[in-house]
Amino acid sequence: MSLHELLYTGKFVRETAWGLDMLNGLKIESLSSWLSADIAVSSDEQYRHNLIKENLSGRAGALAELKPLIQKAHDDARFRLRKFLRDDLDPLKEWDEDDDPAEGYPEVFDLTTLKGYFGEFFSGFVAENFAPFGERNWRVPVFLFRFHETAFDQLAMWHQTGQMNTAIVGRTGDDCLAFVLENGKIVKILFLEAKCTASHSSQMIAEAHKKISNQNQTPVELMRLVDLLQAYRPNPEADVWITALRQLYRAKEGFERFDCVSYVCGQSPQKPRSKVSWISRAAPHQNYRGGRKLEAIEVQLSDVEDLVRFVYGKEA
DNA sequence: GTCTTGCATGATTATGGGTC
DNA sequence: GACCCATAATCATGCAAGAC
Repeated sequence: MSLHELLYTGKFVRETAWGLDMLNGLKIESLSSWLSADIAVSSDEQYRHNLIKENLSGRAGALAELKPLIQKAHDDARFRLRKFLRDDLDPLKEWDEDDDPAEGYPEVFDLTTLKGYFGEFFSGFVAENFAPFGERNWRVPVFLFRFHETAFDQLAMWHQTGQMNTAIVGRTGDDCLAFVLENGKIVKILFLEAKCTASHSSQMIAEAHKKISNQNQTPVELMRLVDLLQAYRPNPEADVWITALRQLYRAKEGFERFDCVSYVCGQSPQKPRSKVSWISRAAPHQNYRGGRKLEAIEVQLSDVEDLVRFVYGKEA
């Protein structure tokens, strides 16, 4: 297989007429048979809580749809891993598949790392599927996995030694960003702080609300987003996003920031019986100081670790 | 008395600043 | 340059307090 084929064709990275395929939406048909949402809105309508629970009978069908979407979300990172070996001057040069620098990405990582990845993906997934703040047009143009430099270093080490360290943590910046695009212009920005735990952690919830309270009105990741989208060129959709994000970088008004905490957990509250969620249904968490519209999306699943292993194709 | 919850702390890796 | 310390990040674990 030629290097060009490996970079741009079906086996690992999907090809379009223009190059690297964009996400093109995160909706799945079997969603309603798997997850159900229950929304509570505060009296001043500044705070919403969305409690999402799963119907186990619909899980298998939904995960079958979800798995390729998650893999696609990581395609850009794979593309980046392989790109450094690309030689534009010699596109016909043969590539030895045994030397694939993206081999093992990301399934060889520690389960803790994969839970972090899953949490980030799932925050974008719920943004597009569960209409935070009643807005149905949120779009996640790309995920930011390619900037997890530490993970790439560990992967390179694994290729050489066959040994993978335990959890890789600590990617800085925003977990996930969604936007509403109208007439080529970004009018709404959704900052998503994602947490994912196999059980439950009140500390995670507290830290998420503290972090989402930052006062910046536009994402600190704007330059990275544009840089990332360049990889999809030539692609008309990527061009639209790049133009819109550059306008947003210069803009002082004409857009609104919304805050969202996405909490995926493997436990439901047991006591007292009146308690149905870990995060308050009525009012923002005490750590939230953003002063903006806030939505907490709490996703209560079963066997979170098994789910993460399945969607990442990780052996138990 | 048992189970559950929430807080504090630890594990792990990387980065940056200060001091010698 | 080497070393130390603080900070950042995610998630697990241990334990005291509370609920039933």
